[in-house]
Amino acid sequence: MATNQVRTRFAPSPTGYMHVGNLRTALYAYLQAKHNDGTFILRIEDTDQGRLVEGATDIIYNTCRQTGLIWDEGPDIGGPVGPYIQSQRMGMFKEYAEKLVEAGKAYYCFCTPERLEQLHADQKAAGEAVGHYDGHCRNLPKEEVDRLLAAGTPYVIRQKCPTEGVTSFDDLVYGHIEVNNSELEDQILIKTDGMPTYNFANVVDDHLMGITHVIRGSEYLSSTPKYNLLYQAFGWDLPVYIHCPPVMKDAQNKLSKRNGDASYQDLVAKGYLSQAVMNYILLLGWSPKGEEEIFSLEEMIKIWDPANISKSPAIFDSLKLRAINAEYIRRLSEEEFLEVAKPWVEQAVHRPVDMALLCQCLHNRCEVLGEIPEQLDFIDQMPDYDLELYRNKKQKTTPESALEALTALEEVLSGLDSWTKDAIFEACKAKAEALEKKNGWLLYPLGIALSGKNRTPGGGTEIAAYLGRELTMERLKAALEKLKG
RNA sequence: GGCCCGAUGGUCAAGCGGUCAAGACAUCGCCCUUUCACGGCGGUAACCCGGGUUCGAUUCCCGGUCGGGUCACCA
Repeated sequence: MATNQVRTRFAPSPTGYMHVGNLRTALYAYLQAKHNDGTFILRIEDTDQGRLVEGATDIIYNTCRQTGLIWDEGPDIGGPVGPYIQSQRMGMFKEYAEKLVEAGKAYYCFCTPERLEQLHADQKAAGEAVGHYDGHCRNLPKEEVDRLLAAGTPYVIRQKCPTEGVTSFDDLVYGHIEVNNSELEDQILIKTDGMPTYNFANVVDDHLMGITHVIRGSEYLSSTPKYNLLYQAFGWDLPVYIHCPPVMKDAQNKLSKRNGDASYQDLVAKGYLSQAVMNYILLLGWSPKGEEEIFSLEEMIKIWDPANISKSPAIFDSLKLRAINAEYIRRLSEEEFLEVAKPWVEQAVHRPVDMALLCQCLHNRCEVLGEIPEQLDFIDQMPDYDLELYRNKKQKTTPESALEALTALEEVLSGLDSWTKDAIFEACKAKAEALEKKNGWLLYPLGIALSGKNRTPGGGTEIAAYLGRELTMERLKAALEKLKG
């Protein structure tokens, strides 16, 4: 593999849904690679068999594909540093840990779980900080270690961390961070079963895969010193760290996987456009230089700069997502909108209507595709409505004036040759002029008569046009009956 | 609790010693208009608190408060 090339990875655990926080991390990792003409790698970290969820890996694949985060190396397509599924890499980690033992940077620990438990209990009783291993096996004589090993005593391998001094690292987002080594624990590298812990596997894999920029959530900030100590113990080059602030549900809680709209697939199922979701996620904790905030993936790659990642947690705002989604919908061409909207329209409408015209009317009135059926509920079935709906101050209409207007309209429309939006409107307009009334006086009641609602996609003449002549006249007559009481 | 990180309108955020403190979303008003939208124009609304440093702090330093993260043979 070429040196000096930027290599980033997205390394999710297949433990369920992909929520927007994960997706954002993937996006940032992708952008960091692509902005630098680098390589984006997908690695599946499936070593926790207990938490594996059936189908979760496919969700990861599908989500990345749908959102355009195409990986250059990964489980399905391979690459020079595979395998890319962590469970298939298990064999090698122990050797690496043993190298560290030889170098004096790690050691065998024969402490039993019982002793550890007792240790913690004692620490607690003494009012000490609970949790840190006491280094019991840290300086065991070599003969003793050999004897225990030969006897087949169960053991783990622990990292030998310095107990004094300071370990520091630099993060692209958070800057220079220092931690007292006394805070560090001799963490376990290899478990009793011979398998690596996540932290250890992660460091070794990242190095072996040539990862140059580690992009992950800020929850890893406090374990990063231990990662660095590991890199140093091996004599490996440190990656650049880019830690991202968490995505919050509200001021107190992180976004929870289980809560509906947090997951990518749920958002799409609700009628959010993939690109809109990505665009919103981009802006959640990152800001562009200028005022523009709508970007295609290609544009994101161009303008990406990790220095603009914010340090503070960001609350997921579904209202803003809506607004961005609406913006994307509006930017669709008529044809494109028809294509994405049609399935949603067909959910609600089972009558023959002018689909093209209906979608035209819908286009600017739809922020999320999922709300289309609700907007069109009047088409199949005329709802019950209150005659007071005909009263509108601004249009100067009342149930009484509506009777007058609809009577006139019935006459106009029944004599109309061409049933098109323009023809209908022109005819109505002419009638309004003849009656010396404003268009609204005549047409506002038409919309009510045809839909039973005062908020509809399109005005009276447009509804008439897409409903068709027959249904329009039928509803007009029904409305007249209703008005006459 | 120890350690780490953070704090600008309701939300996302720009800012990086001197600004009338950007912008977007939301909200309110007006215009356009066959409803509702779209679009256009305008308004309301913010630097967590206390000390320093400085001629001058939103910006730098210290303390506090609040919030988040982390302290596993989980990942």
